[in-house]
Amino acid sequence: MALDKYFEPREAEPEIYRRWEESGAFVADADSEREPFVISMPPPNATGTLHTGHAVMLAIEDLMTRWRRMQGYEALWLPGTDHAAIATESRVIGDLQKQGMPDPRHELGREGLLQAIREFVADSQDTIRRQIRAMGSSCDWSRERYTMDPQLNRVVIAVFARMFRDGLIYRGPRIVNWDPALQTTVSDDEIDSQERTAKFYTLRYGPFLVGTSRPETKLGDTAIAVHPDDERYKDYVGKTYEVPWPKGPTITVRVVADSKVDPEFGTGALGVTPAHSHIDFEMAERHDLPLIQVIGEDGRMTEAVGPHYAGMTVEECREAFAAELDAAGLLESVEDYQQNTSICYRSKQPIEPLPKPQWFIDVNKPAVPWKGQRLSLKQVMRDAVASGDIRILPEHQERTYFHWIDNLRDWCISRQIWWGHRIPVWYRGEEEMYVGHRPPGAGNVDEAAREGWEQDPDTLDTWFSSALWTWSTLIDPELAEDETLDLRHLLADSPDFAKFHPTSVMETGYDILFFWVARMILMTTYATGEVPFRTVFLHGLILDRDGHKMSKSKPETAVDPLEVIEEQGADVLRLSMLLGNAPGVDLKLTKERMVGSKRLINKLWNAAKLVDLTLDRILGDARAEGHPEAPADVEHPVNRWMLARVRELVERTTSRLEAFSFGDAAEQIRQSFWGEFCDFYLEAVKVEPLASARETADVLGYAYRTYLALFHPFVPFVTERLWAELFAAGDDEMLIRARWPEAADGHRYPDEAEGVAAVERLVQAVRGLRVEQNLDAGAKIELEVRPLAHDATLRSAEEIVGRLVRAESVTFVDSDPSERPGAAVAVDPAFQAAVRLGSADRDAERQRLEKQLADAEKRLVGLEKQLANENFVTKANPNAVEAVRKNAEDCRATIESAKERLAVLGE
RNA sequence: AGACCCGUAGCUCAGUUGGUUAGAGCGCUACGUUGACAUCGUAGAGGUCAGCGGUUCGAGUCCGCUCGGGUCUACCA
Repeated sequence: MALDKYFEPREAEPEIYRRWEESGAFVADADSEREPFVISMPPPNATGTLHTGHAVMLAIEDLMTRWRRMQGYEALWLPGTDHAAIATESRVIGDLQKQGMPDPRHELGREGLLQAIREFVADSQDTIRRQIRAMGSSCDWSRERYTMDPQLNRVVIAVFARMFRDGLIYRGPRIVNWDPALQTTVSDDEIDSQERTAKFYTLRYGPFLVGTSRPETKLGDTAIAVHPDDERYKDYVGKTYEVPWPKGPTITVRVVADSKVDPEFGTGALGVTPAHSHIDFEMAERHDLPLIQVIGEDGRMTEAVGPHYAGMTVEECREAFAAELDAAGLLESVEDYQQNTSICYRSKQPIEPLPKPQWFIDVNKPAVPWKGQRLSLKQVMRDAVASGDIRILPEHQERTYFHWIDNLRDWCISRQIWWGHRIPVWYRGEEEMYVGHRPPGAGNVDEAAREGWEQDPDTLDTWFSSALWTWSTLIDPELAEDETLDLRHLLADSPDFAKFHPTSVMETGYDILFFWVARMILMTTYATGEVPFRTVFLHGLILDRDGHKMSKSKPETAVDPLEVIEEQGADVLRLSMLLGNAPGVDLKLTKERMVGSKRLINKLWNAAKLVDLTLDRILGDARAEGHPEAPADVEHPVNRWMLARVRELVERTTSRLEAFSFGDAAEQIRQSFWGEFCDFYLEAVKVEPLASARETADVLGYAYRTYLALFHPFVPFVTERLWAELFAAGDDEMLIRARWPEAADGHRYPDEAEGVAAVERLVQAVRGLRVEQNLDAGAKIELEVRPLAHDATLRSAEEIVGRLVRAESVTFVDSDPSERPGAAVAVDPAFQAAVRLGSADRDAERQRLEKQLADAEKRLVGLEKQLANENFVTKANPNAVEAVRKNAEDCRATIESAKERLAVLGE
């Protein structure tokens, strides 16, 4: 059969994917005896389209999954999507507004808006699914999950209820990060800080001078805080003052001593506003201070500030109050200063800290049974990584993880939006509260409403449900319909959970280590008693050529993965993201990078054509279909060498993959394939005696087949296609199901490996001579070789050397060919080689020799110095010393030979 | 402010527990189409490993400091 001139990914890839999927190769078997290898795909948001972050995630996870599947693991890669509460709701609301509906929440109502969101999600899920397929992802679509699937909802509520019973979930007034624009709380992690210039006001405040950038909050102060050691204020601590604010309320403040106060900053005295500052709230708890809310959810001042200021926006009030203070002579100074303001990472609007009743997860309560103790969630999270149960790569991220845990506060899990898992709590009046899967009483909504029950309007933080992802996806959907089963039984009776949890690797970007990875550890250890995964592999960010994170706001530098797939194929995109990939290392994805990948794929294709022709030529009609097995033993040194190289490559590649060094693994295969297989072996098999040896067909077929298998997890499409073309595999013998190569026992051949290395050096040396002597590239040369080692191997490669250096003749001699004056000579520990120079350019040869001599002498000086150093000889590793000795010897030989040569030339 | 990462060839990056002459791809230069491949081949140029100091027989590699770049966290009334 003849291969096409080029591989056409656009036509080939979808067809290949279809064959994989229809063959059932992606589907994992929970009943199998094989050891499982499991990856839960980080669920893309059900809103958008595939970006480079998804692409690198898919490339790496598919690589691991294919490789482990080929190794014989029961590989499960479970795909899915996330409902992405805030992102999705604000996207749909935005779309509706653009279509002319100014306030969709009001116009559609809760159920109407949810319906609109559901329709939008269904649509974009299809898009995401198509795009995941286009990447070549070998994930198990039969197990696809969505965070809002019924059995996942069921689990979310079950976990909430259990945590509530265990006292790990509580409701309390807390300062939350309120976004007045989105009318919702946002978590600490959803806040960005933005530097801006603000005014810093210093006010007369009772007997003190107090600095603030937010005078309007002073209307709600309940204390003044100073540092306990601050001599200036020592006498004031404990006293209470009445402070009448102009046109505002008279506030009562107590002076408290708190070590959180920096005596160096401002005046060293600060007004404490417990209702509108996290740090002040904590102080208020320590000193038991009252809390006055002066800013409302709408971002306007409340009634508490009196009729003059009430109803103003925060900014208006700041101006107005400052003006009144100034008029009353209470404003000491106003200066500009740089301030970091918290803004919501989604709405980009300022965050307003407010007190609100919210649901929290208590991370400090020792209520979790873990390894025979009762620990807090925080302690369990720490132990899971510190004990080595979970390994984080790159390792240094473990330190970041611990640092984060140490600073972790209770996790606010309620959100004032509609899209998401609604908090499963019902209230009746102020007193009664009910937590459960169904409404209280008869279990239906209307009935409960008639009895006066009202469900909490809030929904759960998206990360609450995604924190369960590694195992909520493994719950049997039919079991989940049985509401009499508790969480323990749901887990125990789900075959997928038994077989596939804990998962093997969690692969994701380091930017969501805290958002997601840490919370999976928290939730999973609590709910299942198991860790969610054994290894966390954090990939780097994909950067544009300027080293910035790619973003849609800069389309000129961004690479659109879908465009690359369309134009060049998924293999090119994948390889570009995998070559050079290392844990946690950011990757610049550029056009140049993709050129390199494209060329490698092209080389793979072209080599296949030659392999195909050669196999036909040697075997003719005897060429059998199927996959060439490893030949037991072969005779020719070059064939032995090839088998030895393949053997070593298999070992290197496998160990690199086991170490998660994906880029390194790809590089190993590339170097061996291009440098050893293509540039040397494929040239060697063009000449006799290899060209017609039966054993060459065995080695060639086996070697190429091995390269295809090693490359397959990186570039699955083109390798699958070539596998079919060369080895005529049926659907049940596709490469995706082939065995991962193993290092064959017999293929060691150390002598031939060294001998052929000498052949390669000989070829390179002679090629160098050609260039240095300015020999016409077309000229045929006469080469004389005197082997000093590996005699048989060098002689066996006579024809090969002749072809590779374009020699008219290659003659093996017994005497030193360097004694002939009319020749250029190369020396090596294994050989001396001379090229007859018809009309020799002796000056060039002399120059070359002198340079060689100088280099060798310089090097010898260094080596001898090292050997003369007694400390080195006695203390250093004996192997290192021996290596230096050997090296010095070679140097001396080179020097001697060059000197002799120069003498001959001088005659 | 604190923590962490990075600084190696023109560009993008490797460099495994310290050990001979620091590597690869792209780019560049010269030459070359001999039936897989010009999306190719051969050869070559190009690096005081950011700087300073230390440990060591020996440092790109370990330690300290300085400079430069980045990320995260906390934020200061």
